Amino acid sequence: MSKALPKRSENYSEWYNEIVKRADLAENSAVRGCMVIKPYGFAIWEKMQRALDDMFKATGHQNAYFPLFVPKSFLEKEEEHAEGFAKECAVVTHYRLKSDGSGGLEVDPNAKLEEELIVRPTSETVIWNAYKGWIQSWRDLPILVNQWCNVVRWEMRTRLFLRTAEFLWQEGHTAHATEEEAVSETHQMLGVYAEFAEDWMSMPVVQGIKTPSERFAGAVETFCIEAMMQDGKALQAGTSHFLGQNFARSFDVQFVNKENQLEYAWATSWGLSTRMMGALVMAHSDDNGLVLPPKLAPIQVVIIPIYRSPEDLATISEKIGPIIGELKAQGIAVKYDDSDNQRSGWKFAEYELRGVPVRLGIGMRDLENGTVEVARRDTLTKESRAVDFEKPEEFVLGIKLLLDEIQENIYNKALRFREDNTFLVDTWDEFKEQIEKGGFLMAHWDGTAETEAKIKEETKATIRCIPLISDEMAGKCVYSGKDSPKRVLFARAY
RNA sequence: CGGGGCGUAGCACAGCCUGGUAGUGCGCACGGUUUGGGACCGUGAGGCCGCAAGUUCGAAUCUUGCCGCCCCGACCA
Repeated sequence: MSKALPKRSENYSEWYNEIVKRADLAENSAVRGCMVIKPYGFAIWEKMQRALDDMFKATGHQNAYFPLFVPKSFLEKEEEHAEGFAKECAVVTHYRLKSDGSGGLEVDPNAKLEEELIVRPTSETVIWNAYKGWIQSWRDLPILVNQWCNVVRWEMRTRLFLRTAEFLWQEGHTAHATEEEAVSETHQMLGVYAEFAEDWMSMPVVQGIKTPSERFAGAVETFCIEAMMQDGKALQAGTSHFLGQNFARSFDVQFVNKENQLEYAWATSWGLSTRMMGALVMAHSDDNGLVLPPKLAPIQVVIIPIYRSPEDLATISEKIGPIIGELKAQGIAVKYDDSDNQRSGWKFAEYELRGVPVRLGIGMRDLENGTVEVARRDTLTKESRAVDFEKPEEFVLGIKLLLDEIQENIYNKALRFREDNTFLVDTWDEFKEQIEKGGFLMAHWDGTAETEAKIKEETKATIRCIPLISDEMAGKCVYSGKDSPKRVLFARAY
């Protein structure tokens, strides 16, 4: 195995694949299109889950679990929804195998299911089928439920984390008595996603509305957060849908309102997936490997002893005991790597590859001088810091502040990158030229699906969203020259 | 589903054209010298050469079929 990663600037997609594998996040499995998430990668996902789950709970949601299998008849009920997902469904047709007589197994033709089961690509239908039994009165509302699970979408072409046939996610499904409340829920959860992306992943996002062509199948309105990757492409990082009464109608979920009239319930759904792992890699990492925001790093501080003899190691291990204790007391995830099968230089490179935000190097010289070498992953700089090995509180406080600083620094770096690569574009020639260079293009659009499709056909750029926050004035469509109320965000996307 | 590439040790690959003892590097095990940015020396273990059929005295190598994976496109989060 070669030591150096492919260069980000030379082959971005190979660079991405190599980081995912070499940083031990995930690998391709024997099953086509499905990945194995390795312990280190899963530890990051668990941190994401924890952060999001806490935010869901804080906004009044509860977790539940619904079946993996969706009867075909359920999926059929909402027409647009059915049409949207039909092309990518895995279908269970039998419930038994039998011996084929030569040591193998074959599907038992006598065990055909009366009704095929779809492996869920999303759970609106099963959940709304269940909600029918939960909702009678306005007093039963709202229902604010989330589930953490896997889903299957049979993709033609897959990439680790970014697009896999099976992936992990959370899907929130809420039911409300009024349209206003459901709309407000949709916005609230979009806000939660944006906050998660920015505060935890240090990844700035644009919040916006999807155009009808990019809308979730069955939704009235789809909201999204879009992030810019380091190659200038956009990545949809989370979606929140206002479903109107579409699913309530399809599954006949009516309730009695305060005026004693029957009314269909209002719905939302929102999801965020392991795709975020891919976003995390592509937002911050460099040619030395992964760069993790401290808040999501499974190991926030790694301590590497530098020694010659076992006696030196024993001395160092004893001396740094209080530092490790104080780091843990401050809630910092610390790893002391005293393994003797690799040398310190190897460990430096390895923890850099894995994106550990802060590395402490301690050798005999440090013990004499009362110092520790502090290296930060985001800037690849290092400095010698004074420490009282007996009373390390002050030193550890400094490390804690450093972690905060790194969290903020990589956010600012990503934000600056996005700003430097976001362009106001007013002519079609400019558009065509700039899209080749990458980045976000803010341009006027006449609001028609025809223009949107033409632009996609000619440039592969899609409207990522109509940004919610915008002080743009009206103008003329960059393609058709017709009137446009405001600029929309164009980009090539993952 | 089209176009390209690849299946040989845990990993990365050579060998195949021109059939004849299965190799190299990394990793692994043991021993020694080392240790402030991916150490070195020695010894050793590890292979149904993707699967199947065929040609041949003999197949990793030639022929046919199958399977799988990766990359690039169309579809999608």
